[in-house]
Amino acid sequence: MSKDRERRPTLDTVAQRVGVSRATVSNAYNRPDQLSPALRERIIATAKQLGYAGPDPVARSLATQRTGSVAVMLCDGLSSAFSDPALSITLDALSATVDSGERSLLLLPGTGGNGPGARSVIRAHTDVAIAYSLPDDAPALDAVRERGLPLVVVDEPDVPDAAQVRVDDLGGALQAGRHVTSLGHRQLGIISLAMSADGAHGPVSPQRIAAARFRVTLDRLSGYLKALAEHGIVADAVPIWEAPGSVRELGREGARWLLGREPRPTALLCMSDELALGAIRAANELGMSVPAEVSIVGFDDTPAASWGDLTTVRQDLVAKGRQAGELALRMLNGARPDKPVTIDVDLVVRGSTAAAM
Amino acid sequence: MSKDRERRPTLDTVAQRVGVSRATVSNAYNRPDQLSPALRERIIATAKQLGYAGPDPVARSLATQRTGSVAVMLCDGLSSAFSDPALSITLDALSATVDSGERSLLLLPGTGGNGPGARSVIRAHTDVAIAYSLPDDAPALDAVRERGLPLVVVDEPDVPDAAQVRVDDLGGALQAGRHVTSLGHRQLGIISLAMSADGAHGPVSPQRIAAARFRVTLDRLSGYLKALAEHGIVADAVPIWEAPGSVRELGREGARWLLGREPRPTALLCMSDELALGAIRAANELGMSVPAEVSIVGFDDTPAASWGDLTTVRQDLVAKGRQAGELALRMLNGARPDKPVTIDVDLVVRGSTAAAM
DNA sequence: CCACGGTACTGAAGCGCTTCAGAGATGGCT
DNA sequence: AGCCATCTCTGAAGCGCTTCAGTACCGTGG
Repeated sequence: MSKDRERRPTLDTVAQRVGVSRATVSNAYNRPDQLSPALRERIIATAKQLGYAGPDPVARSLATQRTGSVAVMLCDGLSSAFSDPALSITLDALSATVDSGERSLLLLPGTGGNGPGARSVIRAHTDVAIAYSLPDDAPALDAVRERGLPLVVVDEPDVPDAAQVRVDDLGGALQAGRHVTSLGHRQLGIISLAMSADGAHGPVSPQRIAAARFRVTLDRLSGYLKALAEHGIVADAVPIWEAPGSVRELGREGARWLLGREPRPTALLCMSDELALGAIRAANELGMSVPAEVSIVGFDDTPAASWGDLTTVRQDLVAKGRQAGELALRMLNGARPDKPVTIDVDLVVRGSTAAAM
Repeated sequence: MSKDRERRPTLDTVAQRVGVSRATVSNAYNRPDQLSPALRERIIATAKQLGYAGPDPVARSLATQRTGSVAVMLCDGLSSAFSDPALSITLDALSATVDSGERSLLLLPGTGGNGPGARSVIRAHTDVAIAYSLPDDAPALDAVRERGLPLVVVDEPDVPDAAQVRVDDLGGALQAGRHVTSLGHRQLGIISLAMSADGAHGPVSPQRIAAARFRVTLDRLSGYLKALAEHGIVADAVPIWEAPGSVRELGREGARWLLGREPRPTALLCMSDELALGAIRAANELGMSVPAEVSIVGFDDTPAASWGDLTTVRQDLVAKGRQAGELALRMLNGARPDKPVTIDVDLVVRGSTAAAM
């Protein structure tokens, strides 16, 4: 009696009570077409009366061999993750896509820029994993492979056997670079995202670039430099500041350094909108007006960019999230990974850039 | 043969290969003290060689009756959720607290301000649910009860049998209100968060307040009005604009309306920092300088507030998330819900408020 | 030499569900 | 009347794991 009190009802409880087999009760929930509506109704009613909330999700998953959830592995903790609006938007689109089925998002935040630990991945109840911009030696990636989970990679790194969504970072950066050169700027500065996951910040040396582990950063950098090269500006002449995260404060810091140099740059290329907005603040604090004295370009086109009237490279974040979601669903149904999907970018010119004086 | 190829190895596979019982292999993973180190090593080695990644999480959960994850139910989709930095920070602290065990976060985003659907909750692999600021008739709450899951409520609503974390919203708003009245302001305007989950925005009528379903909103409102009442300002004389989300654009819209009224308010009390930052923008666009011509106060003290030099009410978001996490862990271990935990608030005076002219 | 307490390992009973081959019953069609 | 198709429902075999009572063995102290 006390045992019955403690224990939650199961399929069997309901089956016995109604006087049918357990299979029939299961069908009542999962295959309504397999039994008469009357019986089904009786079963549901009895279940309700017994306080049975439906088949236990875990047991059901064990039997069906699918959990109905999608794990998203992030590089960093949630806070730094979501302070980047680009991620919020992407993740939202991803969740909307994936949720429309019957699935939920399992969030596996990372630590120290290296992604989630292998342990969390090994233990995760999930059918498929999505890696969002992880460093290429993230332990989570090994764990995914070990478990034999289908994998979708967003942005980076390159993983064989994984579906990929990426953005035309090089093309976008190229457009940004050409935009400022076409405005006549010849003294440039670059505020870069992280080269490696070590949290370092400061001026970037060629060695550091050579050792870089984030494709996105490198592609954007190449794009910028390529545009500049078209006007004979050599890479060595372009000061680069590395910011270990897409956060305003870090952009501000970088801009302070760049704008304090001689010759002073007349345009700053920033690898994210948040960095760019920080840079604008720094410029203003130095008494420089944007865009009259210094032009600033961002990357991503987050809502804050339009709010801040920032010229930037728009990437379709919603499409990115949606694609990642769709790929995940497809992988989950056993599809083989196809060619990487590439999201287009285009330049959005706003009020933070103007012709060089 | 082809069957062996397809099928992933299980505990049995490893057990047979090593020539021990399944129980022993299980012990090798879960209770290393139950077998000799030598054997354990041999088992692990064989497992590795076989490509066995460790006990299947779902099966293990079925046997142990715990999933190792914590479901967080949000009011809205991820994008609007995370555009509110306050939530990001809270969630980060929550995840850090909860993750330190071996658990992960299952995110159940809502739709249309009503929280996640009952279906997602019923199907979620989770041991405990955390409701983050849901309307009191959210279907998810019923689902949680039906399943008999332990519940932690953050902010609202009041649910019997649930552990609660709340913020001293009334006290915080009171401080904000007293701050502006003590500066001599007598013409006030309020930009409110949602009263109901219907997405309505615009001036707020007394009837709408009477029908409101969000405690947080009401408490903050009461706090403001109480402070004003101390100086004889009656509620009817205070225009209120309702913004259905904590988003700058909505704050801007509200401020445009409030600042266009006669008599024009000399101070605006905003229920979130994002709203307040939008209000500052609106004031500037109307050619009014902040704080010289209009004082503006926020709520939350997000990083953007300090970036924007905004006077605001600080709530300890990290503590909030941590508390929620700890309560969840405690509930999970069978603890009975205790008295609600209340997070303190205090006023942070910055540059967006000044004495009335 | 025996009882005793460890240590190292095993057998079997679950955990709660899905699913598939089939058993009856029913009705339509020829 | 006979046959087949259809509709309902059931029995039983899993899904992969944990756990607990218990067996076998070994060294120890009396």
